[in-house]
Amino acid sequence: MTAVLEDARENTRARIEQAALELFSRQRFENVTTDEVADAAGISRRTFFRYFATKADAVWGDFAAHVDRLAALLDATGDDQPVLSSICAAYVEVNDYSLDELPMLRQRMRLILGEPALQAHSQVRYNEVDRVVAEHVARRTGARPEALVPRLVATSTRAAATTAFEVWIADGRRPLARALHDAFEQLAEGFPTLRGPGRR
Amino acid sequence: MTAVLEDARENTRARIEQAALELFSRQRFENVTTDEVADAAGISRRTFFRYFATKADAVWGDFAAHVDRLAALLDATGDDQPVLSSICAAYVEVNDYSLDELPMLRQRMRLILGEPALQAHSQVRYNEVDRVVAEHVARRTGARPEALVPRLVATSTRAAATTAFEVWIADGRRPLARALHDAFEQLAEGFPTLRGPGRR
DNA sequence: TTGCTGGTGGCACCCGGTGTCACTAACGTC
DNA sequence: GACGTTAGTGACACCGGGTGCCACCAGCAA
Repeated sequence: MTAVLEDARENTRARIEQAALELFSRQRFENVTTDEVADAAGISRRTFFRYFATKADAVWGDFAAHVDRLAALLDATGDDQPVLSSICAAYVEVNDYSLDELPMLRQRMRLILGEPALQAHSQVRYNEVDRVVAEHVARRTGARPEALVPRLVATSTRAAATTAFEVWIADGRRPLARALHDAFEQLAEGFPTLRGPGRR
Repeated sequence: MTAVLEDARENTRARIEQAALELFSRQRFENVTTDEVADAAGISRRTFFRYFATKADAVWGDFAAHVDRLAALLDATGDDQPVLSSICAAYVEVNDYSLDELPMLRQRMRLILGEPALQAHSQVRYNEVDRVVAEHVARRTGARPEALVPRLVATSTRAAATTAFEVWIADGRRPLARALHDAFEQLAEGFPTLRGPGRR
């Protein structure tokens, strides 16, 4: 493909994403048709579905790249730190956006976590993340990736990450990295606060 | 409503569920239309959607009752046992099916955990469970249900439960209650197997 | 000019889901 | 036993997400 065309495609893709994010945020996901998004982006409905497989995908940006980065970070981690620390660090690093990108991330996550249709769609995406994490745990512990512990670590760390996101969205003052660390610490220590303030 | 009609409704509902479960298992969820399910159940498509709000709901049976039972079990739990033990016990109890009901449960869960469209739909259902569990944790710890720890406990215990279900589906020899206990123990102890076999 | 390539729009179609209306069977009332 | 009421049902039209197909049109090479 020509460089010119490639640029045009990237441009169009970005325009669609932007239009989708804005319309979905303003009028709720279900109340916006793909026709309206396409119109706002200056393309036809048919073309919308050439850039994004589903209406929901326009919200997720390039999530595959996200997962790839997570996998690379986990691969590069040393065997000296605890497994959960590696996973936490990878989650923090992969979500380390610059200050001017944060509003966009907030908007995205507010949609993904708040709109039921997008919440449903997210499960499919999370599976890719879980697979990557389970494989890392399997490598570190020598277990099979399909065994209980690798799967469990993958799903519960992901639960920790999404919960941290929810708290971050709702609160606003607490930095995302802080919420992630708090959640992972609870998980790694077996929920110390459940045992009451005094005891350990 | 008359007793006769009520019986007829229950009967029809059961017939739809059965037809749906069988068709979805045999030909995959996406390859079966609601028209086909309706035909197999001897009703019209329109009537199918009077019994179940979505195609996916036909797989879930009476899930609201399930959630209510879970809530009741959590309400009835004593303050003497650890919070995670209460939740584990409630999950075990609510999934304690008799031997002749097990094949149906297996079929249901195999669909829910295996079919992407149903996996997506499940997220919405799990939210109800998470709400109930988070409220219980909040009551036990004095925190707000929207705070990090109650939410995190809810999502990660649910992650433990679904992972246990996955292992149970895949393995077949390990009883479900056993898988649930194993998963919850890992969670409660902060994943002891991650720290290697020797150390604690 | 000719031919190829790849993005695009329009169209018809499938399927899940909903609103509406007319029909019918069961029930209570006089 | 005729009556209106009530609730389940089926048929139909419609909407919106998603897909297959084809015709069109740029950009490019020979």
